[in-house]
Amino acid sequence: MIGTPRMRLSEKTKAHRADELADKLSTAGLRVTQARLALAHLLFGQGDRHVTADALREEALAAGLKISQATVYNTLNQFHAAGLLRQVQVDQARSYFDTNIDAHHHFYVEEEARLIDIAAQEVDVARLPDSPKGYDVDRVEVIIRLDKSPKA
Amino acid sequence: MIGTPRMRLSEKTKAHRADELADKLSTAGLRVTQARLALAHLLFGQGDRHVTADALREEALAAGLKISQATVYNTLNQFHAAGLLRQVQVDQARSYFDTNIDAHHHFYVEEEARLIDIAAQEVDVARLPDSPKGYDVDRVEVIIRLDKSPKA
DNA sequence: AATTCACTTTAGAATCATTCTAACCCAATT
DNA sequence: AATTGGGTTAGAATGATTCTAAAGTGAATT
Ligand SMILES: [Mn+2]
Ligand SMILES: [Mn+2]
Ligand SMILES: [Zn+2]
Ligand SMILES: [Zn+2]
Repeated sequence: MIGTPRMRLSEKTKAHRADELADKLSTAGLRVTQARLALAHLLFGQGDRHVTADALREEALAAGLKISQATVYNTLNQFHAAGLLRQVQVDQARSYFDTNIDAHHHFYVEEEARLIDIAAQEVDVARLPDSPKGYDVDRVEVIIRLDKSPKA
Repeated sequence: MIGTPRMRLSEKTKAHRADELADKLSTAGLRVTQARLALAHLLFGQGDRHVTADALREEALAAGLKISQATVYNTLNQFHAAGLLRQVQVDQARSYFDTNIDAHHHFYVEEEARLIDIAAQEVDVARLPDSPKGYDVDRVEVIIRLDKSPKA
C-alpha cells in the first residue's frame, strides 16, 4: 500500500490556494462548485481538523458564507464518500469528520467532546486476531478515552 | 484493579435463576422491579450479547412482556450507569449495549451491523502514547472494522 | 452569448433514535 | 393499610441527519 505523499511544510502550513482545492475536488471526481470550494477552504485550509456538521455550519456562517445545512451535510458526505474525509464515531450524539485521512488513532475526551490525533507510529498494535472466515480487515481503530485527572 | 471473578461454565451457560438476577440488581444499587428483572433475564440469561434498544424492545414484546420503549431506554441507561452494561459506539445510527463488561475488543461488520467480541488477550497493544497533561486513560478500545471478502 | 442538461443547492418537511414530562404505579417501610 | 420515594408509561419533545422537489448553476454545446 502506498501512502499519501508528504507535502513540504510550507505547503501544508499555508492556506491552500483556490486552484489547489479545485484540483483536489476534481481529482476526487467532484464538480468544483462555490459551496464545495468554500467548505473545502474551511476544512483543508488550516491543518488537520475534526469537525461536526453543525460546527462547520457555524464556521461557514461566521465567515459570511451563505450555505444551507443540507449542503453542509451533503458536502461532508460527498467528501467522505470521495475519500477526502474520514468519519469518526466516538460519540453517541453526533459524528465527527476528520480531515486527516492517513492511518492514525485518537484520544477522545468525552467531557469536552474533543478528538486528538495520535500518529499511527505512536501506537504499536503488535498482534491481532484472525478475522472471521469470509471477512477482511478494513481498518483498525484505536480509541483511547480520556478523563480529566482528578484535582490533586 | 481487581477483575470480575470468572464463573464456572455451568453457571455461565445456564439461564440465571431469578434470585441471581435480583442479587445482581440489588448489588448494583438498583431496586428489583418486574421490568428490570425481565430485561435482565433477556440480557444476562443467554451469554454475552450486543443489543440495541430497539432489538431488546422487540425481544421483550416477542416474549410477551408488556414493557414500554421508555422503560427499555431507562433500564439500559441505568444498567450502564450501574456498570452492568458497557455502551459501544461503532455506528452512526444507534448505540449498542454490551453485556460483556470485562476488558475486551471488537470486530464490527458494518454491512451486517454486527459486533463480535475479541478477548483482551487476543490483541496486543504493545505501546501507547502518553496522555495529554491533565488527562488519564479511562479505556483503550480497539475496533477492527471488517468487510465481506470479495467473492473469489 | 444563448441553450441545454445534468448536477447542485436549498427550505422545509420527514425520519429516527433518544430523551423528557407529568401522571399513574408499585416496592419497601411503617 | 397507609405512606412514600422511586419506577413505569404514553405521548410529546428534541436533535442529528436525511429526504423532497423546486430553483440555481457549471460545463458543454450551439
Ligand atoms: Mn471499506
Ligand atoms: Mn470514566
Ligand atoms: Zn484524526
Ligand atoms: Zn463486546
